[in-house]
Amino acid sequence: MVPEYNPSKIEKTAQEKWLKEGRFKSKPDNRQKYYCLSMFPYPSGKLHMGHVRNYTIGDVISRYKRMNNFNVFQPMGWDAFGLPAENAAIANKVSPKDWTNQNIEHMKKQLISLGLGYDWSKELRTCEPQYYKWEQLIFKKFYEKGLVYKKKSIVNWDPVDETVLANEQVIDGKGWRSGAKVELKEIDQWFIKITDYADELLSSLDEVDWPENVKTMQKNWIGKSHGAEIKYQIADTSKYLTVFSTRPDTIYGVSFIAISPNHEIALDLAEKDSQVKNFLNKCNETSSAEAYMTKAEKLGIDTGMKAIHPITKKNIPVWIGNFVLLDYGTGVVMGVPGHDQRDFEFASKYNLDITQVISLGSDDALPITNKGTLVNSDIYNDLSSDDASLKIISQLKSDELGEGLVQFRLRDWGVSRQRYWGCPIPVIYENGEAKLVEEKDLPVTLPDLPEKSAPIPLSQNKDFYNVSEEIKRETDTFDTFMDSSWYYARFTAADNESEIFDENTKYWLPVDLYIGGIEHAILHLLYSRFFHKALRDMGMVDGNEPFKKLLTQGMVLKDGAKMSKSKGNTVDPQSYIDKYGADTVRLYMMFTAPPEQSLEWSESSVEGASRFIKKVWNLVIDKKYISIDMPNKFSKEEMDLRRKTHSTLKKVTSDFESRFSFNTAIASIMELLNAIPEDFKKSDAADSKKFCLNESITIILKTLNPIAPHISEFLWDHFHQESSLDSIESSWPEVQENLLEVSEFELVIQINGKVRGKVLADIDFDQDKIEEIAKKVENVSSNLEGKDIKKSIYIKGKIINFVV
RNA sequence: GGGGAUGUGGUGGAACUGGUAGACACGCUUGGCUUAGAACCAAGUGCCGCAAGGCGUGGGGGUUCGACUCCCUCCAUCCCUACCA
Repeated sequence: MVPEYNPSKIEKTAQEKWLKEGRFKSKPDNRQKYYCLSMFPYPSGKLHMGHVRNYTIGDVISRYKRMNNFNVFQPMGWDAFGLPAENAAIANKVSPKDWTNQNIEHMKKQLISLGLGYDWSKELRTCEPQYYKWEQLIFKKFYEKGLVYKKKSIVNWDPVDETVLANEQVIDGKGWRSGAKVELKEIDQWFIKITDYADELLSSLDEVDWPENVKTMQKNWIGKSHGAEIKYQIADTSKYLTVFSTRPDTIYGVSFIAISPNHEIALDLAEKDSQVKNFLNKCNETSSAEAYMTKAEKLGIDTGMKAIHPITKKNIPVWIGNFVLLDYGTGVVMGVPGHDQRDFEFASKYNLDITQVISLGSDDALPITNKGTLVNSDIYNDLSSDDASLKIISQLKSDELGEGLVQFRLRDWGVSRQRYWGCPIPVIYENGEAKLVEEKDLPVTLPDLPEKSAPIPLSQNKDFYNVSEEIKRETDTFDTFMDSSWYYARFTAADNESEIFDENTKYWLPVDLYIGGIEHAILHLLYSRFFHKALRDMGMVDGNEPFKKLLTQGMVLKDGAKMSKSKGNTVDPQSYIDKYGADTVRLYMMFTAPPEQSLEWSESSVEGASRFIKKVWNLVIDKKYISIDMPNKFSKEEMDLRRKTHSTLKKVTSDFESRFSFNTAIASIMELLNAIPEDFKKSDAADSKKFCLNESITIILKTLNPIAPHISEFLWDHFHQESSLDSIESSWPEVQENLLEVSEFELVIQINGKVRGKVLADIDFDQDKIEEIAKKVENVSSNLEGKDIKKSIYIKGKIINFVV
């Protein structure tokens, strides 16, 4: 009687064994190191499909590397501060801390039940003082290095709840809980000068092995542009409006100046003019999210002020425009409706002049946003855009009305949050003057909440902020991106309580492979890269970049949309683990789509993965390995199987090694399994057949081990029970190249690019011989009859094409 | 609005370097096994057509002996857009 496949039993046994023997604990040794990191999760309650996919990819690669004799470090931790814990606290009257820790305990069990090989001795939680103590220290060092400052900045303000809202909490311009119209409000906040590193963040992208699309997104985000700062004098005053423009060549086409509603001048004007005031109020009824602002209808109001064009000296109107961002450039733009889409729409709406100053030579329908040749530009006519820009900048410079300038789109990083569940910013105010908390007084610990209390912001917690009559604490907490910007480095010394980093940090960094969702392609990765560079400059880590190679996995979709609670289209992985076992879920995840692509969840495909696992089980479970000497001769059938076995191994190895293409690797293992003839599996099969079968079983189990580690290790041990072979993960098998050579191939015969026939041909035949046998093929000869062959193209070992 | 992707059978996907489009799987159809079902096994399955044959990789155009692959253009969907993580 063949024992039935019982995944829950063999998986649990294997997982307990791995934990007990500490199989995934890593320490430096003389092998080549491989630090494989998957983005740590926010502990939202239970694992979702995106986590399962992400962590399976990381584990498959880690196990593969381990079989290839790498010293692998694969840690896991928790991005434990954040908004959802506060929401849960309000909804369920549990403290954010308890809620978070309970979630972590549950999710950790789930990770273990998926068979993920983490070094749990380095686990970390960002909400614990032993983690954020070091974050506060880093902030202090940033401050001492001049990378930290305070300035006013705009937030979403809910006037009913009297709280700051995240962009996510603003729905259609209204607060999600109160439903009140959200207002923009300026408050004092801490900023980190990431822009000091803008140039290096851009240039050192060349040093990393990252997907081109991610590099492009980062480049565009940083947005280095060459342009000019141009000063427009305000008529009848001695004041100037300074604009930044990337297109000084279009300066003769300026027909208005637009300033941000939050610009000083606009605010001053509102004091005197009620119409302007009303307009500004209207502009402030919006979300601060860029996507929201720029999609909103373009609105403007004429201030009545005039600005003097720096070259033509004509008066041009000054408007306030809701599309002008205060934080980008100078908060003032010059409107060139002929050559900018947005300005064109604005000018059309408010009947402002539209002048063409750039020509492409033909089809001059405005707006023309490309560069071209100047027209209507006085002495600059007929120059190219680039030449004209240089000359115009030099004229402005000699008139002291402007200069050439490099501008970045990247803005400094606002790290203040007015929330409870975050890392306290380690600052005290002594008689109003900000000072960083002394190192010996760190950490500044987040106070616990009273039993069953809703989150109380630190600004309402007198015991916390009131140190003495003169000394008050900062009550903002850090953006949670701070927490996740350096955890990759802390993992290497996570159990070291006396130092932030140690000699292990030097050994393990940089991360050799970082795996995570494509949605983090810009912000998280940019902040981490900045942190690494700043830490490097303080002598705390080595190297310029934290993540050598990056693998961005696609989203897990259901019905074409990202799985999310808010959309109500989530699928709980746990039920599938319970029903089919972790190996099946892992196999399904790897088989259904290549890692970079989005994965559309399909209920029924899981069945297929399960079926394959059972087939492997049924193949091996009733057999025991018997040592057989290699036979002198093999039959054709035996040779075919050996060739298939080794070509599969070659395919799987290259799929793992060069392109992380697990779906095709699995497909070829399935092919191999299907290719084993029935009579090879019989207990009374000839020794030569058993030899070939041994070889196939070995390759199937070994190549499957990174993907489905429980069943393959179980079957391996079971198969070798009576022999004394090494453990399954001791090595990755080697391809026997000599078995792959073939003397014959199937020649495809085309006429004018259409397939007309196929015939077996010798690989060594020359083109004449190939043509000769190709013309003899029935369907080919009939199709060639009465036609002139103009040309024939032969691609060796593949195809011949007759052009008639 | 800006930036980045994706688009191939009924479905997920394969075709890696311009060389047989649809590997591998799901689903479906037929048959076997079974009292019946599940499971399992075997065969078939891009579309139109009785067939010969023709058509076919989001739409349109181009380069090439040959295009899913390269170029131009249009369309649709998804992700990010600085306070979700």
